[in-house]
Amino acid sequence: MIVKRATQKDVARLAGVSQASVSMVLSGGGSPAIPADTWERITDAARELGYTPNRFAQALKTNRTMTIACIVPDITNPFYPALMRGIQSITDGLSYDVIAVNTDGTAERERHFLDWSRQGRVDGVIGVFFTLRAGDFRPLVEAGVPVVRIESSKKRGGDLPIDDIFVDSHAAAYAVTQYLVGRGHQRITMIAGKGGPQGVRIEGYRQALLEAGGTPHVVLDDAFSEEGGVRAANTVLAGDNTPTAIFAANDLMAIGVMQALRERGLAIPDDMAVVGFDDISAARLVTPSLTTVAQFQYAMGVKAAQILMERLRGSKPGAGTVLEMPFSLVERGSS
Amino acid sequence: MIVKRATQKDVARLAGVSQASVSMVLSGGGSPAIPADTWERITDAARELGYTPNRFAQALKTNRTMTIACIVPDITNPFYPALMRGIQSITDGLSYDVIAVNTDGTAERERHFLDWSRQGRVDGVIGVFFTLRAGDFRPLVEAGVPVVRIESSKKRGGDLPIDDIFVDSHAAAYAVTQYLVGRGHQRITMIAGKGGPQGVRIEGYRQALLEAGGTPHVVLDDAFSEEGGVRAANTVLAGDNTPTAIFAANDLMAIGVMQALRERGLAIPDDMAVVGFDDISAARLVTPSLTTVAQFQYAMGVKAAQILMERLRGSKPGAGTVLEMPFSLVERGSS
DNA sequence: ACGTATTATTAATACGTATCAGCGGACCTG
DNA sequence: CAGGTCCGCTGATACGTATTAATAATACGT
Repeated sequence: MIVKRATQKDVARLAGVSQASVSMVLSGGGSPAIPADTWERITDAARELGYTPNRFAQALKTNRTMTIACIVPDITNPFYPALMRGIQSITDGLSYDVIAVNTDGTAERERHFLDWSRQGRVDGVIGVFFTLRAGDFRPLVEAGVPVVRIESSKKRGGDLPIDDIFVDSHAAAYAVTQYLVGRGHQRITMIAGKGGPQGVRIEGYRQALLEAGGTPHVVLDDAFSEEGGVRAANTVLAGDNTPTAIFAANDLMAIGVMQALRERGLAIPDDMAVVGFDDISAARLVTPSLTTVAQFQYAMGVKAAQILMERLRGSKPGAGTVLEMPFSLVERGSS
Repeated sequence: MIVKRATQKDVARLAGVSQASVSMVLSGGGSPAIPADTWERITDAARELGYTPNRFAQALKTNRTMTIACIVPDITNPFYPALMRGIQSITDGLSYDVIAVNTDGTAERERHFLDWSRQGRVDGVIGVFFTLRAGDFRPLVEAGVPVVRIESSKKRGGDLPIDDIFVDSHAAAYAVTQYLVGRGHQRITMIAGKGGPQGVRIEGYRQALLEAGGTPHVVLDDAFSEEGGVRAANTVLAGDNTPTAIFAANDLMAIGVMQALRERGLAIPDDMAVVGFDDISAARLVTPSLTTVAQFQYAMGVKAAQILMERLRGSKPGAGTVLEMPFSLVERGSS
């Protein structure tokens, strides 16, 4: 019942040539120029048998898997699917496959997939890592697997050929804070979750507020989710000297804040301005719509894939590069 | 600089045995029971060299790739990442990799990835297909690649061993319509995009409304996106005899509808009730929160992966099965 | 002590491809 | 026409693994 697939040997037999010739023609090396007629005979035979190359035999022989890994914390977070599509828009045309993998942002799973990537299953890695540092990638890079990281702040490009693409979260948070100050807010509280890019964002906020003569005040919650936002907002409101604006380190928390405010009957933005970070699709959909910082995930995916492909092609030698991507403050109804 | 990975031959040399013995021990076939001491000698050597099997050599030899494909219309649609995580929760533990692929719901790309799956790159397929019919999968199944489909209505299980998991969209749409009727709505318009499960949902709506003595009215838009929802809503509002409730075939369109209503100054749900379908995360976050139909994507992913694994293990022979999954009407502020 | 059954191990092979060295012949060149 | 060059193609080999058939070593029973 199960039909065996045609191999180069089958094609060779049908075309009356050797397997080696078939390989030459169908895998394009073509060093010894093959004359048109035999070339045609072979492609005809291949078509007739429905031949498709066995990727695993190819991989075994060439050490190229034609597969890359996309390692992200959580594909359920709307930031990452857009990144993936950007990556795939490049890889699709080059017949690379993309394996998707979730780390949940934990050190353990990040390490696990780091090792996993080293098992020779993928030719390259594009990833977002919360806990790993550049040095951790050394074994992987030394095994010949190029890595492109998506970062939230500028890392110093080390000697390793690891390419970074980053959005300057510090500058973005700085800009948000300045924007709020510019709209007359003096007391601005920041709320954030733990891990990931949150720390850098807090720093940007802190610096801007200090420069403006304000007093930074940060409330942390374990989870950078909607529920975390609700909890943090309640903490803020329970204190004395409540702020006039809340800057959340991501949109989910910001939306949680908005819910908490609404429950207490506070008007947004009149009683309290709210700003988020990420511009997830829900940010535009909530009421009032949420002022936030957009990053261009799709474009980042495209860029990351392009750089990785250059590395794989070998056309980009040398140490790692650092590419900054823009952010954009999206002003909406909540501020 | 690039370090070559250790092979079984290297391990064999270090342990003072043959490569065949190494294979026996490390790949567990173990038919000829290996005595404890040599077993240990081999595993020690493997550990010392950091040996990991070459998946491609294994795949070439065994015809098992330890990879499955997850083929969905658009990973950017929040429905699918949750499905994927469900799948991965099963595959992770069994060391299967998941390749993610987007078809955009077009016939061309669905066919493309159907062929692609037949190239021997994956052991199995879990997918959501808008245009392919059961018969289209015959070549794939005959090539020995099991398929689990996520469907939106009960398909007759054919002779092919294709397993279906479905949520009864017809019944769900029927339930939504009945619910709206029960809340006193007489004039209910449905809006929908084209393709996918939309047709079945329209049918459920139509049947329920007819039974309740109403007159079905459906507005279609090309895109089942937010923008499509805005356009469709404007069409609805431009007509005479405007409804008191709008039932959108998915949440994105429903949210578009809400935006259009808000722009015209109509109150939700007082002037117009809105109900969606899918329960994407934004449904809870919009204002008012959106009444919708939840499907249990994660659970569906888990189930799909479990069934596929049974097929791969060979422990589930015979014709395809059909598994119904529940839906749940989530009543929120918009109705 | 001798033939046999059992155990421990291995040599050999195949999976499907890419690639290199090589070979016969046609084609020049002088 | 001899010697050389190039073209068109092929045989052989290796990639790293799984597996089968075979062998060497040991145990067993009488």
